[in-house]
Amino acid sequence: MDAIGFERHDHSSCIRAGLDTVERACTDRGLQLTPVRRRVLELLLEGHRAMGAYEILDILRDEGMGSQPPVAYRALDFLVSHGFAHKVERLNAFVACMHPDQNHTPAFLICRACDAVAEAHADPARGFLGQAVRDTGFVVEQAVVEAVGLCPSCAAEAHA
Amino acid sequence: MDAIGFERHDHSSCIRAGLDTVERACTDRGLQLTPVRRRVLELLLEGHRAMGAYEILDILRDEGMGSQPPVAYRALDFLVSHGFAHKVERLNAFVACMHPDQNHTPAFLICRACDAVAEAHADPARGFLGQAVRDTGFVVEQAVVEAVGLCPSCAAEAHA
DNA sequence: CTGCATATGTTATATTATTACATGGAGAAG
DNA sequence: CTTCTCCATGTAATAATATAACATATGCAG
Repeated sequence: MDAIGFERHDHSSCIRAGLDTVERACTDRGLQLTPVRRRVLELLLEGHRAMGAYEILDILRDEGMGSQPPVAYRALDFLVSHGFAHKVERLNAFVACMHPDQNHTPAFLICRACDAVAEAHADPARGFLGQAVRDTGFVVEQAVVEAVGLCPSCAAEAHA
Repeated sequence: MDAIGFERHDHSSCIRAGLDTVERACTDRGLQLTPVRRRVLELLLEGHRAMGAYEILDILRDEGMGSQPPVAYRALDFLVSHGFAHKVERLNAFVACMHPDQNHTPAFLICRACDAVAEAHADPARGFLGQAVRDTGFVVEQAVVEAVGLCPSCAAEAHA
């Protein structure tokens, strides 16, 4: 388990790495990473935060890449459905996935003060859902954890 | 940990029990369980599933209890903010809480075939978020787990 | 009675998301 | 080379979800 999002890091290299990983995954799986899809992913990686569909659409429009909601939603659906991005339901917003090449149950840490979002991941096999779920007979296909609280820097300020 | 939602049970008694519990909690905490709030809770308990705000509003309107969105949203906000109901973000819908008197991290099991929702709960103390989260220094105030899959009866059908 | 806090009623609007249908391009089948 | 089909895109219209802002009650404390 690891978490990326709050600690400092070389941002431009993480954007490149993210794009590279997804490009490779698309080639491997025969998926088309079209210009719009690629640009949307890049925006999410650059933003390094949860972005709304309309926020993305505004940028696409400015860049002449389409101006109607479905353009953004379709690109986002593509990214989400192939695991290259996630939707943070709590915020109705989207984030690039930080480990697009592994199967995982994302856990989002959402700062209620600054809206930063970090992605950790929980291992379903380690039973974070517990015995009770298995007892119900429910077949879990996909799960997300969304936690709201304070990121380290906002928590520090709150103490001040 | 337990889960309520898929197994058969005495429905009318669970509605009564839910209302009773919340009534007591309101008395204890000096909260007003007004007619609208009470009726909305009752609808959620009766429905025993995730219901949309506008679905609830339609019923309230038919019953002459207010016809504009804020009426429903305010009642739902009251219930959610005091832990008597939860919002299932994935569905933009609300469910009555099955254990309104305990602090808990709800885990929703959402059937993608029939939309039934069961509420289990995960124990944050048992570390379902894992060490990584503690390592980030993020202060979790509240968390939910939303799992999508197949409920027992839909899973049985799928096998058939 | 006055003032305050809380809840409700109502209008309008903001935000998020989808439906439906037309257009275009790339590769396979003929 | 053409036609067909699949997939992606463009666009208009609208649906579904949610909130802002302001007016009106109602209960209770001073």
